[in-house]
Amino acid sequence: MGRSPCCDESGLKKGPWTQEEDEKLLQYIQKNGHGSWRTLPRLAGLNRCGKSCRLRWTNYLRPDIKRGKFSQEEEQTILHLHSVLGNKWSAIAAHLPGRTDNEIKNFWNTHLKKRLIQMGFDPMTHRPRTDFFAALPQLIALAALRDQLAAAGGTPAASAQHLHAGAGAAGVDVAIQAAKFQYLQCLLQSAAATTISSTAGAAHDAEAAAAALGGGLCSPQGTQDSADLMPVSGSQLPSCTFPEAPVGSEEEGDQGLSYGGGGGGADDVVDVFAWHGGGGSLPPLADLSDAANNNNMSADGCSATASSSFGGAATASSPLPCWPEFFPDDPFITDFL
DNA sequence: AATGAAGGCAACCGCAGAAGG
DNA sequence: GCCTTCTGCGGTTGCCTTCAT
Repeated sequence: MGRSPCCDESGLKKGPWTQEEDEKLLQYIQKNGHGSWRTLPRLAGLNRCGKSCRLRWTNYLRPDIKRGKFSQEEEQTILHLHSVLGNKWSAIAAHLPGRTDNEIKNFWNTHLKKRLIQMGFDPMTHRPRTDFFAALPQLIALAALRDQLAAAGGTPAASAQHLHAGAGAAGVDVAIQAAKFQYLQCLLQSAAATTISSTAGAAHDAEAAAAALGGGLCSPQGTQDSADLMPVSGSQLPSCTFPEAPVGSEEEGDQGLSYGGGGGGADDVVDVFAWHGGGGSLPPLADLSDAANNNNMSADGCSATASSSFGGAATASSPLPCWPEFFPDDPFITDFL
């Protein structure tokens, strides 16, 4: 136990590595292997502590390190593994050949974590944030929306009936609008319910959860490690994923989230998330229009089934958490908001 | 063009577990 | 079983670059 004293020694250089130091370390390790990190600096002629050398080697000089932006698959893998393992960066890195735990950690903190927060998810639990103030903007927007629609068309049912009065192609459009309206009603109700729901799941034990998991983790399509990923049962952790957009791409900021990822086409309104086993009460927004056209929607408009692009994994019984902010570019949402 | 803010990343710090004496 | 040393990990910091004003 106890801290290594190596870094307490005075006179050892700190800070950024020079090219000369890199070459010394690289040459020594290539010739002799790192052996004992503690003795390595002296043997290699470096005025650094062993810890610093190890870090430099593992995070930068190692020949198998992959540089550059994270791919879509890597991003998805990180998300999924983080939902299971939590901040076990080394464990996550083990599933991403060529990536270091430090790199993944930085990527998480600077990109994925922020995006999850922006989307209303708790980055630690991967669940929709349940604190009231986090959900307040959604509640306000939805409440305003409800009032606006109520003022314009009376009750949702009346609005729907009124809208259904049309005939032919126009009637179909109206039916879709009615279905959408009902869906938003459902959103509002769910939002209110969510804010007062328990936060008991917020502090789950990642290791215990991982051990207990037995179902199918929503893994990225084609990810070579997907078979190794810890599975998530339907009753355990939900995990969310981002749409298939280039990570850190220039378009990212402008386009925000894209929809119908995985080649789902324009009709796949939400392939944005694969929500496995969450306890939410909302249906996915996906295929709402189809559902309306096919009369598959239940009376409350919240029973439509989902279509997911995640390896074809059925999510019919896996309600998605749907918030308007998840779909900023969706015409359906922008039409209303 | 200058300046401040924000983002991104490399590196450090300190804790905890494993290993060995 | 206890103590010391070593290694690995996760959190945090600080510097550099980019962007916005």
